[in-house]
Amino acid sequence: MAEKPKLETVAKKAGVSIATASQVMRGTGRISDKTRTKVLEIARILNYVPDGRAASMRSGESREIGFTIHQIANPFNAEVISGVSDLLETEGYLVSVLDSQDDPKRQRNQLETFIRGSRGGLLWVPARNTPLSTLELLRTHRTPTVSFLRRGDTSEFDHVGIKNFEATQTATRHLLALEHKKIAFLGGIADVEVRNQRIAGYRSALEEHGLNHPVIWECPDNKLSGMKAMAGLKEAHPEVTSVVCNGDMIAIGACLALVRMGLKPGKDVSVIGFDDIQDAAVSAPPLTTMAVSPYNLGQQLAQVLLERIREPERPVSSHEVSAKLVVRETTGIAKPSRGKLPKN
Amino acid sequence: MAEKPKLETVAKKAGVSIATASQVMRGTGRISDKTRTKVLEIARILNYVPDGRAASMRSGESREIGFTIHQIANPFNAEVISGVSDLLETEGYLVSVLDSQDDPKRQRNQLETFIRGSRGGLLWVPARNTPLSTLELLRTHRTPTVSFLRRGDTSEFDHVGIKNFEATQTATRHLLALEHKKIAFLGGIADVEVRNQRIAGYRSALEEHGLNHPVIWECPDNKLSGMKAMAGLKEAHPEVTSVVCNGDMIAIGACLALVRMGLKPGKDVSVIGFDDIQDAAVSAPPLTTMAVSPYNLGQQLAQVLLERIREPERPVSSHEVSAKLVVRETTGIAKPSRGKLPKN
DNA sequence: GCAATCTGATATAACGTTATACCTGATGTC
DNA sequence: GACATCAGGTATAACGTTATATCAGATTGC
Repeated sequence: MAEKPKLETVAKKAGVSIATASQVMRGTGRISDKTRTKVLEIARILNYVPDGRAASMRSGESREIGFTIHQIANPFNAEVISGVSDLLETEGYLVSVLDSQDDPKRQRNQLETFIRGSRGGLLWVPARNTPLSTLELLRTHRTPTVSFLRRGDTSEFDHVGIKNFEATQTATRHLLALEHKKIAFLGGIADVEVRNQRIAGYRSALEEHGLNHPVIWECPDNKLSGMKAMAGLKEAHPEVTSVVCNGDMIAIGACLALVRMGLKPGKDVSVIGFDDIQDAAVSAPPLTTMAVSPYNLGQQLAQVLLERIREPERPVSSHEVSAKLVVRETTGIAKPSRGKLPKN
Repeated sequence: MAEKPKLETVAKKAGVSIATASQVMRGTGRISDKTRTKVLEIARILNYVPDGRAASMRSGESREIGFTIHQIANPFNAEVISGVSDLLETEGYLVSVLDSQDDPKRQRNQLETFIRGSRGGLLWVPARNTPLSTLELLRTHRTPTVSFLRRGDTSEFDHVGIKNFEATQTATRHLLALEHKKIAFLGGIADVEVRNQRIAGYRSALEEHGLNHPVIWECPDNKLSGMKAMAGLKEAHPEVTSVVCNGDMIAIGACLALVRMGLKPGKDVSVIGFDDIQDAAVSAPPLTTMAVSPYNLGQQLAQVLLERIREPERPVSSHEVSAKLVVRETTGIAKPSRGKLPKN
């Protein structure tokens, strides 16, 4: 029935000026208790909600945060999003999440929308092959921005990420300690910096043991792709006895594929994941993985953004968290090298 | 370096009035090719992005859509979100997704933020126990709104949902046809209308066969909970030979639990899921389920919202899609009723 | 008793767009 | 050549807030 109420409606009904009503709503200025309660009462009855566009335009502030990420439908990212949202919501902010599907065009579009709406802060996982013009865009509009996981070819933003090199080095060393000689790296797509760092860590551990023939296999980050990739990898490289994966989804998929081939993960072939998503522990068999605690990572990301918002001129900061090896049941001592060939 | 550019900056640099620059940006009015290209060129160089707050305030339009959902980190919902976003993005809209975690307070907060920002449209899965005041809020602000999955105790909004009663009826009949007599319903939390409808369908099929002792077991919608719940259910009701689940995640968890108990899904105990998420087909064993194609459902949801936006006065519509039984390997003929008891 | 102070409230100019109405000079019509 | 038409462009008032300055009375100080 009623038209959408504005401050003027409230003020008129309460018999005060718009200015007074505004002060009451924001809790500023000197207002008598009597008028205050009166105005609040009216506002409540009318379901008054201030127009954030007008407020933000005038005050230059916004409590909406934008977050573009490459894939929402991914348990690791989903947990990160929870961490980010929970922390920022308790601070009175609200996070809207967009899925760029790792497409730089789409991401550009989303960032422009955020800028158009003048969000109070931006979080992003730079899409693969993000062009310089997108960085330029962000630079021009100087919204507090923190990059996550990937730096996107620049160091001008605050950053929260993972010590990728160290992590895959640790993972690979774990397999080497179990006497594996033929270790493959499975997962990720070319040109993503995270993957390159991880491959470098993997290579470096191999080289420590004089192994100079890395086997590297691409694969998108989901279970089904992991299954297919593992099947392909095992066919092309039957000698491989263990696999360092670029993510738990891939690792879980890989284990499923091994089972289908009649091979036992952790006995015939060792598999190590990355992330430690919730499913990792309840997978069959439970997955050995490099744990990074996505929820906490999200909280840290949110924290860095808050600090940037509160102190815009502080020097750029960068935080890289370590992954921790969690040994479960998919890694085990290597079989003698004349191990079985895959059979269908 | 440069300040955030506004239309005035662009206009000044191009030597035209603000009005002209605005027309060019929006492609309206009569503008010569010469000035048009000139203005566009300047805008590009300056990285000009119009301020959506100002634009939307003046024009009364917004191409941002808000979507509150009870759980982002859920494959079914994630696929729905993809469907929604893909369709709306091709129509020039942008969808920001918020996770209410099924908490009505949180959802209220999120809806208020959407209203504050005057989104062009709203999608929501009413949180469990959503109070009337929230409906009132939505009503007052008359943003085009479509409810999804749950109606939230009202029929004043357009709605897209699932034929829940029919689906679980079909699922239960499938198990009955396989000669199961002890069929349990597993999953969901009390007070959610979707679950009640599904339980009703399940009951109705049982009653067709004169079975009047339903076994109903609560459980949140994730794999780990599904595991635990299945274990508890089997302990409390060892006679149960088959389970209709309230979601695939639960069903997959239930299968894992069965395997751990030494029981074979589809042979010792039949399990039927709901949703047909991508994992259902690659689970071990592949899951029999009631398929609803979340991606398409999302697209349909988006479509209904678009129609409402374009024609605000059209009568309220309601769409309920059917779920389709997909038989894979977790359902099979019932074992003779003196089947094994669970053993640890 | 008059200035100084304080309390509670208000008028008003922004914020950056867009829609409307209007203007100017050139071209066309008969 | 007088008038209508049109192309191309501009001035200006909104949109709903908030920040700043200001105001009218009441109270205080001495």
